[in-house]
Amino acid sequence: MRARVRAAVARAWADAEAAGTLPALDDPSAAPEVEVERPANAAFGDLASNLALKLARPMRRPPMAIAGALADRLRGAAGAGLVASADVAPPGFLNLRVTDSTYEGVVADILSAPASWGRIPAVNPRTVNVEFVSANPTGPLTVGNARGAFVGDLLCRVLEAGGQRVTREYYFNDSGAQVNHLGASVAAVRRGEPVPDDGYKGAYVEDLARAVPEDVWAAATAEGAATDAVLGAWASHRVRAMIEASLARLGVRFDVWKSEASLHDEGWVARAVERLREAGHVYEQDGATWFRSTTFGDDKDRVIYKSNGWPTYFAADIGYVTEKFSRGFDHLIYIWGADHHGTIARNKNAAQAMGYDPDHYQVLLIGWVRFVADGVEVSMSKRAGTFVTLDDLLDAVGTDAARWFFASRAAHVEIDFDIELARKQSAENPVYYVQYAHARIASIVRKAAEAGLSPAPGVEGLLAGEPEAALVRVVARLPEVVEDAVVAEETQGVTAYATELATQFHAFYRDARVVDTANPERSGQRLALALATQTTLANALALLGISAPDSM
RNA sequence: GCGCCUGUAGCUCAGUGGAUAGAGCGUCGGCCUCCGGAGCCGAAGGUCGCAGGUUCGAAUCCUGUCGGGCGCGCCA
Repeated sequence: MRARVRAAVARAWADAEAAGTLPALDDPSAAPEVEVERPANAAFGDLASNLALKLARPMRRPPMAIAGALADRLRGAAGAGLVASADVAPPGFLNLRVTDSTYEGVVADILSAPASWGRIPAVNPRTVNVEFVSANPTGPLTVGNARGAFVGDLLCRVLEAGGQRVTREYYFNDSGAQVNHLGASVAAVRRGEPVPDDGYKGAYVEDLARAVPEDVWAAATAEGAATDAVLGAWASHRVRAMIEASLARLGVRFDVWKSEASLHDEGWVARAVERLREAGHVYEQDGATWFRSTTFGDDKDRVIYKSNGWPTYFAADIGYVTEKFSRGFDHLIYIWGADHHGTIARNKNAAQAMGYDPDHYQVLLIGWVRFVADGVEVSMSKRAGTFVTLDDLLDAVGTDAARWFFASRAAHVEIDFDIELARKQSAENPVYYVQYAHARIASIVRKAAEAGLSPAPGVEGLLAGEPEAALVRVVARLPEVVEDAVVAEETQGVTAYATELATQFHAFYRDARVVDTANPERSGQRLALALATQTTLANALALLGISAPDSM
C-alpha cells in the first residue's frame, strides 16, 4: 500500500510537470527520492509525503504551492481509486487518505492467500552464508552465546523474507589446545584428581567423565597414547551434540557444521596463502609469515604462520573465506561479539587482497550482554564453571519470551539482562500480550462457528464503523514492516508492530462485538476482519520464530 | 594514546532528517449482566549527556567535549 501510494505521488509529480503546473528541474539528476511515510499523528491521514519540501529549493517555489499542485493531481487521475483525500499542511506536507475499497482489497487478499500475506518482492536477492554462534565445543552454550544464536537466526529469517537464499553455518574448532585442555579436565575428574589450572570446571565435566565409555578410556590411557587429545576428541564430539540439542530447543538449526581442522586438511588455508603471496601481499619476517594488511588501511600487518610454523587463527579464516566463496555464495555475513571488532579489518582486507569484493564480506557485531542478577553483574566463565547455560535461560523464561527479548532490541547495542527479573516478569512479557490477542481471536472464531456464523463472503462495506477502520489500517501495514526489517536487517520494528496490532485488536474487541446472532451480516464482516488480523499476527510472529497459539 | 560501540521516562529499551519523542515493566486511579480481565480506560513521569554547527526542519547528520562498554598478541 505504501509502495502504491509512493508510485501515485511520483505519478502526480510527473503529471503536474507535463501539464506545466510545476516547473521541470534544471538538473534532473538532483531529483529527490519520493518518500511516503506513516505520519506520527493519525489525524494527518494514512500516509504523508515531504516531497514538496524537498522540491522547494530546486524548483524555487514555495513548498505549499508545490504541495497544492501535487494534491490536485492526486485528487484526479494520479490517485484514482487509491487516494480518498489529499490535503496540504504547513510547512508543505502532503497528507493523504486511502480509499476504503483499497483497504477492503487488502482484507480480501489476506483471506484468499493467508500464507503469502506479508511476503514482499525480493529486495536484494543473493545467495548468502550466515555464520553465527560458532562457540567451540568445550562446554555447553551459555547465556552469553544466546544473543548470537537468536540474532543470527532472526537475521536469517529476515533475509529469507526478503527473498534471499540463506545457509546457516556453524564454525568450530575440534582440535588444538582448548580441546586438549578439555580432555585433560575429563581425565583428571575421572581419576579423582583436581582439574588443572588451565582446564575446565563445572558439572558438565563431571558428567562427561562419568560417561566416558570403557573402550575410549582404554584407548586414551594405553601405553604411549595421547590421553588428553583422545579424550578431548571424544568429549568435544559429545559436547557438540549437546550444543546442537540446545540450539534445536530454541528453534535454530544449522545447515553446515564446519571444523577448522578440515580447512587445513583439505588445503584451503595453504592455497589461500599462496593466492595472497602471488598477489604480492605476503612477506617473511622474524621467521613468521605476514599478511600486509596495512596496504588496505589496517594499522598493522598480521601474522599468518607463526615463527614456530603453526598457523594462526587468522590463517584458518583466510582459507575459510575462499572455501565459502567456492561454494557459490555471493555474500558472506559473520555475526561476532563486539569484542571481535578488531579482527574485521584484517579479514576484510585479506578477502579484498584475494580478489573478492570487500562489500561481500559483512560483519555484524553484536553488542555486549551484561548479565545481572538483582542488579549485580554476574561474571561468566566456562573455565571457572561459573556460568548460566542457555538451557537454564530457556527453563527460566521460555523460548518465545527469550526470542522476543532479543528480537525487540537492536543487535549492536549493549544491553542489560537480568535473568531474575526476566524470570519474575516472564508472565508480563509483551510476547504473551501478542499471543493472547491471537488466541482470543481463535476463541472468537470458535464461538462464531458454534453460533452458526461464518465470515462474510465479500468484503464490501467491511469498514462501516470506526473500530473496523482503525483496525484495518494497522493490519494493512504488515508488508511495510517486513520490508523495513529486511532493509535494516533488524527485527525491532516487527515486535513493535505486533504489539501495536494486538493493542488495536483489543480496542476493536472492546468496541465492536463480533459474535452477534442478531446481526449475522455485520458479524460475518467483523469475523472476516478478525480472521485477517489473526493471520497478520501469526505471520508477524512466524517471522520471529515465535509460536502463535490458538489457546493459552 | 588509538579504534569501534554507546548515553532517550524510575527501570529495560524503541525511535538513523519531518508535524505534539514512544513502548513494556514499575507507580497512582478507575472498568467484569455480554464474544477469553494474560484485557480495557485514565494519570503522573523526558531541557533526548553537554556545547557548537549544517538544514525550512535535528534524538537522528557534522565537530568538539564529558561519562560508560569493548578492543588494540607470533591467544583463540
